[in-house]
Amino acid sequence: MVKNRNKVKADENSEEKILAAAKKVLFSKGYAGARMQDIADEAGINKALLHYYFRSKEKLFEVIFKEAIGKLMPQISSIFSDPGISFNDKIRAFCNSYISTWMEHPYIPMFVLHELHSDSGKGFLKLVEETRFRPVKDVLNSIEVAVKKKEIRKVDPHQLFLNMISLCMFPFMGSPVFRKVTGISDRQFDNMMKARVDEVSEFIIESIKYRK
Amino acid sequence: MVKNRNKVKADENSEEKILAAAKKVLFSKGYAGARMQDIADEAGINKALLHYYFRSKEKLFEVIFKEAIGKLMPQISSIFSDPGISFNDKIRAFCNSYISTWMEHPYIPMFVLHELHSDSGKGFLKLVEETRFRPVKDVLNSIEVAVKKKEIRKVDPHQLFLNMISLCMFPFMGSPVFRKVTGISDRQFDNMMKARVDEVSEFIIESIKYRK
DNA sequence: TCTATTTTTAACCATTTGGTTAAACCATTT
DNA sequence: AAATGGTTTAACCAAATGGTTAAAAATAGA
Repeated sequence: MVKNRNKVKADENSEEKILAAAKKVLFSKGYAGARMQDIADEAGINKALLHYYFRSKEKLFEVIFKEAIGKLMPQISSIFSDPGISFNDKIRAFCNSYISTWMEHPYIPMFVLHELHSDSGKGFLKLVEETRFRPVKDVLNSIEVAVKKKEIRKVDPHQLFLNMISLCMFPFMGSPVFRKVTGISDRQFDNMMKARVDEVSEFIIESIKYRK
Repeated sequence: MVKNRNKVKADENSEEKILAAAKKVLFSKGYAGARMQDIADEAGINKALLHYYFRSKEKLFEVIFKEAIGKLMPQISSIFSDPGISFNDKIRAFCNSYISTWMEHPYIPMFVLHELHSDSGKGFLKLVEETRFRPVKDVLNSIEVAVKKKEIRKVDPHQLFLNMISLCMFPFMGSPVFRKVTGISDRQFDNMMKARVDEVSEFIIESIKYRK
């Protein structure tokens, strides 16, 4: 009678169930804090099955980590290298794409950045290299061009790039503290993030406007 | 002959040695990733001595975590509630104080925020409550006043506050990735952070200027 | 110097944790 | 229905880990 009592969709196969469960546990606890047993429980299967599908904790982690890293850079390289789009619109596209991604996957920023931060010798940082990061060069280049064409005021491309990422990404890493110190509810925070797409775009655009 | 071969100052007493070692290990690995043996090794003492001075891992963690939390809010509440200081100067004071703090303790943002993020049931979030967070109210209030007095353009206080924190704090959490994707050296990054104090201040001030 | 107290250590202990194994289960083919 | 091959499980195992204990070493007090 009670058939679908597991925490994951019943029609998923075991591998999918494991991946979904592993994401949930790893995203919230991190590699060191995650327990294989917790993942098995979450997936509603036996622990040995984890090792049947993914040899080890590290291997399982790697699969999920690689996918998460893939979301680090927004899929908008084409936009930034397109000379037909105004710089302001590029900023808007960036913020929109980036913040939307984190609204869908709010745990990924903390997960990825924490693992890379505490990566002592484990060499996960090299996985970052493997990921294509041409987009970064495109963005930096695009900023430089915009400055030269006096489309925006003079700024250090690296600093502006860091500002863009900070404004879009940080809120999802600091949300527990921010919610606590401001006392806002989950709903309010969610609304803030929705508003933030435009808010941040305009905040940046307003700041880098070229004024004669 | 070889007397001072430990990684910590020799003239420190054991308790201080342990605290210094625990900070180093905990800050870089996080609670779940830290090993009591690693802390003991780092301090150059026996593992049992850890438990002699601090009953348990959790207790030791709590001491260090509380101190770290204390640095979360800059010690500038007086500045923000002082009506004699221009809003722009308040921004400058905030960025200066905040970024300087993280340059001295670059591991704290990731450490504190990660623990609070993955705080499921452990109740470390309640330690945030115990810390005085009146400063937050002062900042939010100060923003509201500045908007009303048309000292700055109309902004959502919460969003601006979040922008300020994001711009100052994020770089120290994302530094490994940022360094990797941009290819800049440790020295360059350090210089960037030094420049960032003014860079971020002006970035914000420029964005929220009241323009008739 | 002898005693009492505090500090430090080596050796253990119990539990947790990632991982393995051999058997059971199940679906498909013959 | 029997054989086959992939899937799942219960029971184990060895190493790691947080924590304890009893004794040794150092320190202070008389």
